[in-house]
Amino acid sequence: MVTIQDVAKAAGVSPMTVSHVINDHPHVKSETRERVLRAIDELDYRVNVAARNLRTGRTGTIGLAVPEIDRPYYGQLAAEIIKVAAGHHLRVAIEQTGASREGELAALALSRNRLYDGLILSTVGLGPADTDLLRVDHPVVILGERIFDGPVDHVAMPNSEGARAATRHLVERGCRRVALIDGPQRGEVDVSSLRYDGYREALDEAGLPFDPRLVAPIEQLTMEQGAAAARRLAGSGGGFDGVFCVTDTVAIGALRGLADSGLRVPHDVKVIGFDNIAEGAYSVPSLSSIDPDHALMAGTAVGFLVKRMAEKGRARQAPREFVSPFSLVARESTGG
Amino acid sequence: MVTIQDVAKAAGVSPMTVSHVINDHPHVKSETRERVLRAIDELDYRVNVAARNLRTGRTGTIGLAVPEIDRPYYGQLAAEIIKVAAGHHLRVAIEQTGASREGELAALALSRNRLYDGLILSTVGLGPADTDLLRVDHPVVILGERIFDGPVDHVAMPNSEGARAATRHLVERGCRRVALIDGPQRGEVDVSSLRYDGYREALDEAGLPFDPRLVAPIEQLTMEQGAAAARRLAGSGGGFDGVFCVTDTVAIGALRGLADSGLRVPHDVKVIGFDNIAEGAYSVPSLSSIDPDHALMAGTAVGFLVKRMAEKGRARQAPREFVSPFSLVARESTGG
DNA sequence: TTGTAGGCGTTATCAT
DNA sequence: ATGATAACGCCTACAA
Repeated sequence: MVTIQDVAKAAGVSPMTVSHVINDHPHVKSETRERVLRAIDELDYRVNVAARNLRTGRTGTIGLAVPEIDRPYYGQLAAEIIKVAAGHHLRVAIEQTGASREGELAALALSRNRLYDGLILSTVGLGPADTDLLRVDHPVVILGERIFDGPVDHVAMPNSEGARAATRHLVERGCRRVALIDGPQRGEVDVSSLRYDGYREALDEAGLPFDPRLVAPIEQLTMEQGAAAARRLAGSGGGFDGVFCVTDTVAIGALRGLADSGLRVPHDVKVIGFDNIAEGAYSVPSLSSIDPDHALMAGTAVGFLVKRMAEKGRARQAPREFVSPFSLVARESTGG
Repeated sequence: MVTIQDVAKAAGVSPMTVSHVINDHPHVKSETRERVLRAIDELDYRVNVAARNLRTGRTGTIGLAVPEIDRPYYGQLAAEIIKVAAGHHLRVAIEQTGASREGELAALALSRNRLYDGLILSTVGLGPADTDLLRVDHPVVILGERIFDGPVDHVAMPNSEGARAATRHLVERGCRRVALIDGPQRGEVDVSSLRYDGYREALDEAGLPFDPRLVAPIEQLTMEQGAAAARRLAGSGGGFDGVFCVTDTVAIGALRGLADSGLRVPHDVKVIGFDNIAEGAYSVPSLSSIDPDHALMAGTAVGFLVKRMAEKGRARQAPREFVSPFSLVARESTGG
């Protein structure tokens, strides 16, 4: 293996000078720099990142823990975060938590191994009871739900507000029997609970009665379960003319399930999702949704993290919280 | 920061003994082990991965370079690879190459920085001309296309065979004017060229004439361009009753474009894609596709890489190639 | 502008 | 079964 020493010898300088050249330090005579660069090129020298990490105490990599990278929402989020992180000269390693509390705790533990300079954790399973576990002395940013006033920075979605807007949109389009396909509620502040709240509020505002038969709960936020839930709703005979789905992925499944049941969207039933994933613009019919501005969320999350990583010692700022704004995207599935 | 030294002191042993305990070496008296573990727990000690990497020369992380992680195909591939890699106690860091030759070369350079123990590179832009650039002395596995007899291991898709089967399927379902939405052809052996070949072969086999007006080329394999290409085909007046799309993502866009053009699938036009991404099962109509067995490909790629990583010095095996088998999944879009 | 010394935290090797 | 020693390759601090 070629080391800095070898390069130094070949270039007739000290190892330090080579280091200076590598790290673009200003005080190197350009002639010396040339000589060193030539030696680097000839020997095909590569810095040993492990050695640099050990010496500097940083790795240049941040972790991104998401439930499952193959869900469109997280893929699109990851793409954004990787792009933004690259602008800060940071690499991104992806961990899959499997949408479980255990997986999320495992991701936290990894960053404590100092494998990453910081961690962006997209939580689903952690709740207020886990506040203490987040009290780690490594930079962590929570992304996704508005969990609670935890000890760490937090980039949140406008869950209940967005859900309320989505449900109201259905009502404005003439729906009077609005169903909900909702995810697992594991606490008071997870994504499903918050969006459920927004749904309920919108019904109240519109003066529409809440009918429990119009709520179809699912265990996982997948297309498969979205389709199954839609078929259940269609088969239950409850009669409904609109559905708010807890996520777009679920909604795309629901579109499929409604088609299976012979219901036409938007003619018989109007459908709206949440997240505005790219696929929603291309489904048939195209999917109305709540757009929480992913790019802004990704940029803010990385920004928070970078700021934390720059903090020296105990000069800690108080935890920050950012709630993304949102907009409603009306497409064919609500008759738009 | 708590180091092995601190633990050693607290437990009244030498640092080496702590190391032995951490690494599960056999010759440690269980009483000693207990004492050390207790000290580790009390001090909340975490191994310093950078130091370990420097000492062992390995990082425990492999790189996965894909064009864009937010394309469903690559998201699903990444999820598989992360799962398999975890079984080998390997983490996966994801690089996005932007589907460009430069991006792919950059990913190669990173692994040469010894950031990763190995690299799985999903190529789109590299071609036969780049053979020399792949001649690196770090474990690399090429994944995706059947590029060429390069100097590295290669897990390939059955591109032309699959494309032939897809096109044949359309013919068998009664199509006589089969269109192709094809991606950018940048050489003789990229994914678009190979699938184009399969399309042509199937037409020949069926005794159908090749009509260049039925080929709609696109620059990027996105839903957007798939939709645009379908609209172009519909507007050109060439008359077609089937479309083979170079990927499922493109096909889902095409379904949208056909709907925009007032063409019904499968009644007026039948559609088939390639990749069998999860979304295809839930589109309306559901999408027929070629399924190349992602899990097998992912498992094989990681297997190849792990084997390479275990090779000592110059005892190199010859490059291996694996071409995944495939199956055809007939769904609604071809009248299934 | 360039060089010297020292150590980051861990583990391989070789003793005992 | 446990430990002493010596690196791994780099960079911070200081010196020249």
